Amino acid sequence: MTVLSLPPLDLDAGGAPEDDSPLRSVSTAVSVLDCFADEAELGATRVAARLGIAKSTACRMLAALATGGLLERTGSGRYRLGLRLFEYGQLAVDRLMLRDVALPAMGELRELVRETIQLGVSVGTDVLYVERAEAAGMNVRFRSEHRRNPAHSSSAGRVLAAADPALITAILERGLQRYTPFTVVDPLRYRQILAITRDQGYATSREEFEPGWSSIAAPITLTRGGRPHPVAALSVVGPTSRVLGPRKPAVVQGVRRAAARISADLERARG
Amino acid sequence: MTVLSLPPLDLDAGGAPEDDSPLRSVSTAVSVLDCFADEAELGATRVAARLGIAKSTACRMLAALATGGLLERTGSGRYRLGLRLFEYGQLAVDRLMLRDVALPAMGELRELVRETIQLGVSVGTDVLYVERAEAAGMNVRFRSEHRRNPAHSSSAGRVLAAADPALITAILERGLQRYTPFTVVDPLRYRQILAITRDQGYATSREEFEPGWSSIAAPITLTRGGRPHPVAALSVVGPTSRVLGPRKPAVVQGVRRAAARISADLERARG
DNA sequence: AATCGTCGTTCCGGAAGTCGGAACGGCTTG
DNA sequence: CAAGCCGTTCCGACTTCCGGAACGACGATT
Repeated sequence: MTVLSLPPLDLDAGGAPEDDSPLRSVSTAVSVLDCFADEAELGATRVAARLGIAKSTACRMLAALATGGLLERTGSGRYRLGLRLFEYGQLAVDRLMLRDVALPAMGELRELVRETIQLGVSVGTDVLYVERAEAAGMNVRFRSEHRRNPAHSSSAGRVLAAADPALITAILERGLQRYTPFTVVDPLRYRQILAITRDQGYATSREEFEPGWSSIAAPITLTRGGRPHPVAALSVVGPTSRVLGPRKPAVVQGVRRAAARISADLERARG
Repeated sequence: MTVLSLPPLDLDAGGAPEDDSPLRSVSTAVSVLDCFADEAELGATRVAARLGIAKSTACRMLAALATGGLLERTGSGRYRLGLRLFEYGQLAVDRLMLRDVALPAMGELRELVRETIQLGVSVGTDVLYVERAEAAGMNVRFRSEHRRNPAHSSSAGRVLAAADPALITAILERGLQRYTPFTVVDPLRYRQILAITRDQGYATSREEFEPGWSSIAAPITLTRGGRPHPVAALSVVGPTSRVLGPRKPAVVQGVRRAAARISADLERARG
């Protein structure tokens, strides 16, 4: 239920459209798209107000994006995200050749531990979950607000960051925001946790993002340049007592084996 | 395996960038994105060649789209679709409030008929499948090349077009392309089939898109302005003998009931 | 039922962004 | 070692785009 400020915007107290590259109109067009991350339907006036641009400009942007299929018109002159974005998004994930390979192992792991299994990749300083196998009984599709996590507070983010110094510095530069009383916000302690993660080959998160919920993650690696490099994270998430209690060793073993199997399959698929 | 020319491009023998709206740079940026529908990785040179623009322009476009997160850089200076598109795409589908509502009924229908169940929506003159419940045993995620169908050759496209005169004319204007010897390509026959669809409340397609595979679809409707209006299609697809053979009445009944249940749930969810 | 307010759209001139060609540096290839 | 290819950058001329104001339409309010 917590709403995060996820897009990496360097907003300066008002929402002015930032320009850090040429192609100003393209940049603003992307900013227009970003507006639809928060609200489902928007008109020219609200977009113009949010971006601090002229209403006519916003109108043109919306029309251009709509003719391109990235937006769609909703009867009453407003706009919403277009289904072409769904196609592009599916293509983007398909081409990772990750989801298809991971799905069988995720299903088996779910049967083994009877908890929800997540497949996450690194996007900026966040973890984006591209697939999820819900624990039996929770038949709801995972919601938009739970599709992305800040990397520092999740076990998946830790296995992804552990082997990526650049990502660690980016995470620390962004700051370790506190979400629960258990969130690790001390940089030294965070680095220490990452070192432990490197050593033991898996990571945990004890109610650091959402009270009552904990997770264990293992890295999915791909050998690049002789060394295994993590490209994704497989995580088991559930109530703390169920994943970090007596069953923890079994869960750890299950995640690590599943991640190792996916890594091997991925290596073969991309061979 | 058949590759279709699906994007609604009015290409004029060469691939020149079409401009039908202001915001030329935004239009070309969208065209740049379109290039990635075919190829997974592209560089500035190939994009420039495909769109008939200067290499420098293509480079700027790629850079701008990458800073916006719509594209990502792949080590070697090339680009690929960015995962932000996945987020936007998921949002676009989530906001239809369709997938979550339909998923339980789709699972039950799959258990009932033991075939693959598809949930499709209308996009231009195509049907885009936003969810699929694979028949047991076929545990593969549905592939990109099967995520979109021309509307005239699929049962889902027929239940969507049956109540939409504008869509019918659009489909006919585009032309009824033949994919198999069974594809209906005669406009009069096509209109007749749509009339039958309207009457009986479901549609069939007998190997009209892929040899050996047939489907039965029923409309998911939403009451707008007093009249039920189809917003999606639920279809069962499988080998012809299994869906159009002796089991056809059972399949028809199953699809119609499931679609009706989804329609009711949808009505309640959007109320 | 009429009026006011709001919203999306269009038009126009000034001005800024953008396009295309050529040159540069890095990389792979022969 | 050299040559070709590719992505990137620079620059001038030009085309396009931005912003303000007006228009038409829809909806709500009184």
